[in-house]
Amino acid sequence: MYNYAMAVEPVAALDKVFELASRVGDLMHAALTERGLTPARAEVLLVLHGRARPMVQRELSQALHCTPRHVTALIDALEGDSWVSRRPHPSDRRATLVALTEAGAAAAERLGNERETAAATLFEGLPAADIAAFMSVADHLLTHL
Amino acid sequence: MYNYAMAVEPVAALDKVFELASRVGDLMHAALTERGLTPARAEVLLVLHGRARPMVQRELSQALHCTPRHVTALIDALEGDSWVSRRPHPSDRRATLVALTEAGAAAAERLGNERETAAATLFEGLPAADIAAFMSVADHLLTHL
DNA sequence: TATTGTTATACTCTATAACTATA
DNA sequence: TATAGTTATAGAGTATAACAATA
Repeated sequence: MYNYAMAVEPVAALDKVFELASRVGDLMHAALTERGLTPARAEVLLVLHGRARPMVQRELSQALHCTPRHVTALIDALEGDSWVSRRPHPSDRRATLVALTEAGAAAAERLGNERETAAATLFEGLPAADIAAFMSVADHLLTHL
Repeated sequence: MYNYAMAVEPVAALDKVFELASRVGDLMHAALTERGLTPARAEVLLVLHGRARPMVQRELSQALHCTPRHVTALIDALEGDSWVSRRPHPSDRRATLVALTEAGAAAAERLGNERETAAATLFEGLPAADIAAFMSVADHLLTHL
């Protein structure tokens, strides 16, 4: 018996990716707002936490794919809320070192943990083969962009 | 033989969704910029084209999930570039009817076509079963949000 | 001469609140 | 009294350009 529903519309599949990203993004945005963070600022905390060392703003602009100007604004805001601190670079007097405060490191740690448990919950109950196929399709799309 | 790589990290899978959405979004953004459009403004054109009739701004704000204030700004910009036109509602003098101009309708038509061919190209060569699994996982995630 | 971070400026997305005209 | 759209205001992301201090 033929299954006429088998042919998948590529546009619909791509739309699903956007809807997924949008809905998950909205949830994360809401969770971050509760803590006085924004997605871009949270990303700074996560990058700093991942590197596990102070970073020069120039490094941050490269890691975040944003302009030095934007880094200035992000660090201004994060410093104002005591998530990070600035201090002069010891050998290069043009540069500024940005480090997580204790509060910032704790927040980054929590954010990472919550992201993991949320993702695990979401994928719970799905057949491993389907998840593998999902990843394989995603990889195919990413490499063909 | 055991395959130690079989267990998929849910966080990695979710990250792929974001990377995918971000990369595709960047491409679309660049394509729109060339035509003097932004994603939000292009969405207005597509919605108007989909409904195939003039819409009141209030309708647009609901269809776009944005505030009436934002609709005013979007239509101001689109009208300034002659993609859409405003005219008074015939029976409700509070309301404004927004219609695509010929240029706007043509642009919406092109955007839709290009989206379809791009999506088809992207998914080309993938096993139908994998695409089906991809959709199934995406649906599972969307319903469990 | 090149690089780091800043000030200056601008555009877009987005939201809330107050207001006007109309229903 | 409620609704449609506007003005006013604001915060956030993003970008370019010019500039000062330093390398």
